[in-house]
Amino acid sequence: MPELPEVEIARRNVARWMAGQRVLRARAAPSRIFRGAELAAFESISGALRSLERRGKYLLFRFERDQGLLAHLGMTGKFVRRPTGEEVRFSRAHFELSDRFSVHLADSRMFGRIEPVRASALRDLTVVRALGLDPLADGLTPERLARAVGKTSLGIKVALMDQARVAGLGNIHAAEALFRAGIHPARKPASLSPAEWRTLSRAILDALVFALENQQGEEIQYVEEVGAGNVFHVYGHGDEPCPACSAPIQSFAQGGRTTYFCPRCQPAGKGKR
DNA sequence: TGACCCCTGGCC
DNA sequence: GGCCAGGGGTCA
Repeated sequence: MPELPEVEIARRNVARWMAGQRVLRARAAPSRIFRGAELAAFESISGALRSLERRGKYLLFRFERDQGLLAHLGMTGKFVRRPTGEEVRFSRAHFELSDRFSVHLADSRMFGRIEPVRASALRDLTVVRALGLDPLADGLTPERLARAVGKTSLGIKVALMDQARVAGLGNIHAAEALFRAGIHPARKPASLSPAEWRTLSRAILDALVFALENQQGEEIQYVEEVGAGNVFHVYGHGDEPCPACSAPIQSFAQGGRTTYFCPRCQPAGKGKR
């Protein structure tokens, strides 16, 4: 589900929902979302949210008294706000706020993650330190992008999805950015010209901003939930005409995931794979 | 690098 | 009933 833009929207929504409120109670049911962490540590959280930071696809909650939380939405996680007491499907954990609303983390597949951590230690967590360049939080330039992706024999799309290289891109937006840049997903990073790095850098930002602008609203909507409302150019559009040239969009398996691309707009290039 | 796993829901 | 799913992690 969520990639950088969706997590960023979640961050903005949750920050707005919790602004000026106090957490009266934190409650959770045991689930693998906690990855073995003590439920009591989560349920002891109270007071005001001081800051909510996004790094890649992770959210870093910092509360009063050095209380903190590392959260990841996995594939199907989302934060929702409901009147306190209202039943929320797939809710795994929630905060009851002083305005009588509650903020829930709902996640059907439970690939998400919540881990209570001292606020001051959040940035030192191994998983956070391991994150690569965040295109929005760190700023993206062609030089930084090329350096972050580095020398690898991985295809460019697989490399872009490696969170240790570039943090926040997933299957959808990596494919969308490469389409915008006219670069075949299986190209080797070493084969990209300086002009292509410039185009790709711009395309990543454009794809992320486009997604951000299409995710305004109280709750995130994932592409499988909107059906015909899929606003992406190639993702999920196999066999449909390319919006730029009308050639049929193709797909293939790459790094264990389905990659969509336009064979005409994104030629493999001779000797470049 | 690939295969498989973790889970559940929704669509064909 | 089978297949697919935008996450990450582990294993050989």
